[in-house]
Amino acid sequence: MSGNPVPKRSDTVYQSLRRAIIEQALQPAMRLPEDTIGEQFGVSRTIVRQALNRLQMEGLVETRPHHGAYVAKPTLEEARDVFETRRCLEREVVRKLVERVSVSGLDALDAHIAQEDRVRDGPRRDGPRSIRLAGEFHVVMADLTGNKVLARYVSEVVSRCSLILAIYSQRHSSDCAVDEHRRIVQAIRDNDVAAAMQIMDAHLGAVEARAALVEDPSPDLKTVLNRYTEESAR
Amino acid sequence: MSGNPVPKRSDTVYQSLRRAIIEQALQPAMRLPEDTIGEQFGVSRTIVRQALNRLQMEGLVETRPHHGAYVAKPTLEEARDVFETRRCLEREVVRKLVERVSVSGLDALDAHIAQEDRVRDGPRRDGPRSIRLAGEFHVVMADLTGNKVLARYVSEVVSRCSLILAIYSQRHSSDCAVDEHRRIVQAIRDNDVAAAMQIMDAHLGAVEARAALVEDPSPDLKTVLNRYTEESAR
DNA sequence: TGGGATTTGTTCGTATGTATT
DNA sequence: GAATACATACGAACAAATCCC
Repeated sequence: MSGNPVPKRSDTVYQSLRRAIIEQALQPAMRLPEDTIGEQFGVSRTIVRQALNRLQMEGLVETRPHHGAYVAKPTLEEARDVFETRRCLEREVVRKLVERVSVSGLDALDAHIAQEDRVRDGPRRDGPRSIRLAGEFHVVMADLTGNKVLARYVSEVVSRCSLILAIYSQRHSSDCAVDEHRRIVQAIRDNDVAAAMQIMDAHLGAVEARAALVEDPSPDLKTVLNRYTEESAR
Repeated sequence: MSGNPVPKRSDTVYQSLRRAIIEQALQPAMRLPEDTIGEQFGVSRTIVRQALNRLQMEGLVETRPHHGAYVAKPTLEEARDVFETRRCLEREVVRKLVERVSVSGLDALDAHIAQEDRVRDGPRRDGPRSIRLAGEFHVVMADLTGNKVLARYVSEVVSRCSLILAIYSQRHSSDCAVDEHRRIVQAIRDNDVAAAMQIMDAHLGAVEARAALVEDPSPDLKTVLNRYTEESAR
């Protein structure tokens, strides 16, 4: 009856796959056969399918009937939708935090930024870990609002943004991001709603701009062919 | 390869259950055994479970390990979170629509409102159909933005709001709601962002107020006991 | 064009855990 | 308090569909 005594077998698979996708270990459009994954994790296909279904609803994987699951490969349009929705949600997060964040909440944010700094100054500054931490900062902020629904949505769009950046951006260059995180926290600490929202918007705009600069790098041969098959099928 | 030639077996079950919950045919906290549902729909438990999993992620169904699925019964706190997030999302919807809605889009909204009128003036003015239509108006608006992510989130919170109203409000009294819908569309047609957002906020505020008036009607015996068992487990 | 290999979709039987008598 | 009833959790096998050769 307590919180979660049994983490559920599928949760482990889910989280592992999620991290692997976000950290770009599993690249977009890569196939995810149930057998292979199940064999790797030592679980049955039933478990794997549960994890894949969850990831599909989050937009991190896509499936085609009788074709199985792939790592999602968002189009530029989908990417724009995700970023737009993310800005909308995070504005609300900032607004709420300025209103009612606790001291311990601000401490948690500081601690997270410190961690980002440590990783940034470490051996691999733009490594997978750095990518994940940059996203998690926003998730921590959303959690601090106390609004579970809002936090879940933010977590989702942040994940998808990581995937999008994995496709459309060569380097993450998270250096400036950490500093922007710091400035956001400062504005919240100063109870300055306008500044906090403005910085957050600029921050997300910068992230989106990084993505928009580069057109789809991997040639869309497969996608193009698919489009043609679809048209001939009509 | 075309859009969706095979609607998938679980989709049928999913949509039926979803409608049944939203229209309050299946009441909150009601048990949803896989066997019974599968027998009713003539499908196996596997299919039912897929549908239930989807509903769970949408917040319409809750499950406890080895205990199965229930119709969700949101607490007042969860209800507040849902409403707050909904206001945030729908402000964005209105903002986008004023910016770039098409004529045919406005026509679609008018048509929907006309349908709401017909049902309202029909035999059962506050019936299940009226409840569903009131929610679907907002989903249609979100779809018209063209932002798929935003539309999915709006659809989700609207569903959950219907469930919340089913618990915390005796009568839906959707009369005023239809008129407010009309005023929102008018403001969008006039390209008046401020007015549209203000009306939308007031509209959602009114809906929320209807819910907040009534404390949980069904005695919380079960919930209370659960809380105590949880505390003793700590 | 057709056959085989591979992968998913589904069913059903067994085991496990919970709640009740 | 123990045993029983019941529903889910999981897994193995079968069936269907797709793609490649």
